[in-house]
Order: sequence, then structure tokens, then C-alpha cells
Amino acid sequence: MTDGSDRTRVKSVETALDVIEYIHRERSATIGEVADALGIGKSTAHRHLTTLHDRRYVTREDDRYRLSLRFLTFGGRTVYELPAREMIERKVEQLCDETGERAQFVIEEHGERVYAYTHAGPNAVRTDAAVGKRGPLHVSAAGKAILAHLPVERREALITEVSDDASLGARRVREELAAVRERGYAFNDEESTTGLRAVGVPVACPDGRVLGAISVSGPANRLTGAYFREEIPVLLLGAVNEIELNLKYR
Amino acid sequence: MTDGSDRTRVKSVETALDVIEYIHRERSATIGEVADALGIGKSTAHRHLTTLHDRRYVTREDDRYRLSLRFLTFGGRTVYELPAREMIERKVEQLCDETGERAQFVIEEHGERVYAYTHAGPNAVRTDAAVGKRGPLHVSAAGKAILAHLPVERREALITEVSDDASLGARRVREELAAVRERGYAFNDEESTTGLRAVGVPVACPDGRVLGAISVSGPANRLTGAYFREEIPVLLLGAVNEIELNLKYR
DNA sequence: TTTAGACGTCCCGCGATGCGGGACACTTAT
DNA sequence: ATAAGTGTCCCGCATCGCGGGACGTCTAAA
Repeated sequence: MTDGSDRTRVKSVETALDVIEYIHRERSATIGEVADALGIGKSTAHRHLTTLHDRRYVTREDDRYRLSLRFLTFGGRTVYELPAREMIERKVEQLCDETGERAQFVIEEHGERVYAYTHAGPNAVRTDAAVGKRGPLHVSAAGKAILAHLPVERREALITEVSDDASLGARRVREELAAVRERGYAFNDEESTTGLRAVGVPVACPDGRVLGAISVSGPANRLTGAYFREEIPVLLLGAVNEIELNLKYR
Repeated sequence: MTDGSDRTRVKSVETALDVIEYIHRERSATIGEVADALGIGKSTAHRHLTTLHDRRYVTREDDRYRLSLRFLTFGGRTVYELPAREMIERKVEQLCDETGERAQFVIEEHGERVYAYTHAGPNAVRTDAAVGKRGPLHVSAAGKAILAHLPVERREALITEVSDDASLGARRVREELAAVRERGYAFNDEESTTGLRAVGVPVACPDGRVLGAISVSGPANRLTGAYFREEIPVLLLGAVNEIELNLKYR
């Protein structure tokens, strides 16, 4: 290595991952674009893309490379094998039917929230909630529900991490999470997107670890008053209760 | 390289992909398992896994490594950005409502079919149709619908490829695909799974290229006679017609 | 308590191999 | 006709990926 030789990682693998991530960001790329963007030789980019293409991690149409659906294949199975997946999907859909809004099941990974399953009811607003989409935990109802139930060390680590830039103070976050734990559900009152509200409830494994969270989200003009503050939470708690039973006695 | 040095690929990247694919197959693995299975040194496996972990492509729980949801993130967006995705999802769900069975949208990639979106109606049988799941084109209704409308060279290449092991003769396949092209939809009459029937209709882009196919599948005892041979095809053709209009005038 | 066998981690020296530069053919747009 | 894209291929240098092995730790068995 040029300098601080890091013998614990494989540099050319990191380059390959850089290539993958660049294509992901840009949707598609040519060899030259990759080489320029990553500051590597064109021949190097060529070799990496050829490797990824031979192994079917990228597709090629004319001279543009894109990520293949192999990523979906890998990721899809991870989700498919979640405990109680089938029941969770059914409950998410049921919540959509009952509320007409959008519902989703969210998982925590690497300190982020990831949408594992989403469904839209008949009146659902358009959001960009897509399967696999990631975002910070502390600005979403489902994310807060999960965050509140993470083990203390992990929770604290994440809180201090986000409080730096968010600047709304670790204290306020801690207070809100304590409230979430107490009442059993979390709200998102236009914090991430103006006009969008949501309620989230954590789903716990029998061993107490949090598996993820279910949330229902909709426009602020429909989600108001007791419907938002009480009725939807009750619906969610009922659904989660069934899921947790399923997890226990499966 | 040991021998026929292949200067066009990056060997250590291939090793990393081997690691990923091994974990995918086994669901989870330790460093030692990876090293043994791939016939590489333990330290090499360690370095690769550390790299993949640092970059968040794998998660680690105790000493077991698993694929992370990052794959879902990448694959999810590829699907999310399909043209007319929203309309396609709506139509798939509508078909489930109308038939009570299972419906899915399937895409061709690298000569295989990939489930891009699936939905289950109230009576749907359990199948292992999961988002991202792959399989051969010629043994599924949606797959045949796609295969029939692929450009001649690609089609022929795939037919000869599968006819070797399937041994049912390239000729019969060609005949069936011609019939599919003529009537506009394909059947799967318990060819892949006994007791399971399906109807598939291709979805074409305005430029004539096939985008994918929608199919409805259900148990042979419910999908019979004119309902299977005529009514379901009509429902599918109607749905696809709307999708194709959406693709055209979007 | 000791022992054996897992696990991950770390270090090191050898040489295979990943690297960039550059030549080349090809297509497209200027 | 020229220029600027594209991908492909070759080559020589030295970087960096490799396996072997030492080490600490933990669990389970003896």
C-alpha cells in the first residue's frame, strides 16, 4: 500500500465494491465513467466490470453496465427467511385494508432502518418507501420504535452518533424513546416529510430482541386527533400481538 | 495464476464473490467454514470477510456471518425503477383479487426468469415464489411467454441450451413457443410442479422488446376447463393491455 | 482442572497478480 | 475528415493478495 498499509482488507475487492456502489448511485455507467469517477485506470475498470459481468452481478446493454437482479435474489431470500414473514406480510396488508393507508415492515441493520416489506392501501399517498430502501432510525415511526427497544449500548451509540448533526440534543431523543417504550408505540409527526404522519410499533422476538417494526403512514390531513393518536395505535398493537404469538408458538 | 493466466478478470474479486455465494447457499458461515469450503487459507477468508463486513455486505452475529440487506437495497431499486412499476403492481394485485389466486410479475435476466413482484390472493396456494427467486424460463408460464418473444438469436441460444438436458427436443419447444406467440399467452400445466397450473402473458415495451410477463398460478383442481384456458387469459390480457398503454403514453 | 478443538486475529515473507499506460479497432457525432 | 466516445488487449513493474503459522479466547469434553 502507498502508506498505512492495511493488511486486514482486500484492496481489489474494495475497488470492486466501489464499482458496484458507483453503478448503484448512477443507475448505469460505462467503463470510462467508472474509471474517471473512481480514479482508476480504464483497464482496471474494464477488468473489474468484466469480472462482475461474467459472474452476473452486472448486466450490459450496449456499452452501459447496470446492477443485475442477482442482488435482488440474495436480498430477497434474506427477507423471505425472516421468522413469521408470511404472517407479517398478511398483517401489513390487513392494516392497509383497515386504514386505506400505507403500511410497512421495517428492520434495523447497521444502525439504519430498511424496508423489508411495504404495501399500499386504496388511499395510500405516494411515498418513496420501497423494499430495500434505507434511512436513519430516529426520523421515522418504525425506526423510533426499533431504536427504543435496542440494547442500551447500541442505542446510546446510535443516539450520540445522530445527535451531532441533528443538533436537537441527545437528551430530547432519549426522552422521546423513553416515552415510546412506555406507551409501546412511536409517532412520526411530519418530522421526515412535511404532511406525512406515521405510527410505528416494535415487533419483538420471544427472546426479547427486537425483530423490526410495523408502521402505518398517511397524510396529516387524514391522520388526525384520536384516530391518529389512539385508533391506529390500537390496530397496530393488535396486529403485532398476533405476530408475536406466531413467533412464539410457531 | 496457476496456469492459464486469465488477465481479464480480477481473481481476488472472484474469491470475494465465491464467499458471498457460499454464504448465500449456506445462509450463514464462519471463517473456518468458508476457508474449508472454498479451499483457501483461513487468513484469506478472514481478510475477505472483514472487507465485506466493513463495507456492510455481510453482518456478523457472534461468529456467524450472513449476507446483509444491502443486497436488497441494490436489488430493490432496480425493481423500483422498472417502467410502469406502479401500474404493474396494481394490476398484479387486481388479478389476485379477481381470481383469488397468486399472481406475479417476472423478468428475464441472463436467460433466467426472476420474480420481480409477487402477490397472493385470498385462496392462493403456498408456492415458493419469492421476490428475487430465479428459475429457468422454459418451465413456467411467464417464462415461456417471455421466451417466445425474445429476439430470435437469444431465443435460439436458450432453446439449444436447455434442450440438451431436458431432452424433450428443441423442436417441441419451438412449436410451443410459436403457439404462444400466436395466441398471445402461455400455459404451464403442472410442468414444473405437479398440481400447479399457470397462465402467463408477456408485457412488451413500446419498442417491441419484452419487458417481462405477468402470470396467475393456482391449483389444478381450481384452474380447469374454460376458466383456465379462456377466462384467466382474458383477465391477463386486459391487465397487460393497460400496462402497455401506460408504458406508451406515460 | 486440564485438554482439545472450535472460533477470530495478527504477522510475515514470497511471488503471483493486480495495476496503469498505452496501442488498437470500432462507432458516432461534429 | 476529425475528434471523442466506446470496449479490448498487451506488457512490465512492484504492489498486494496469499498461505502458513503463532496467538488469545471460549466452550465442551475428559
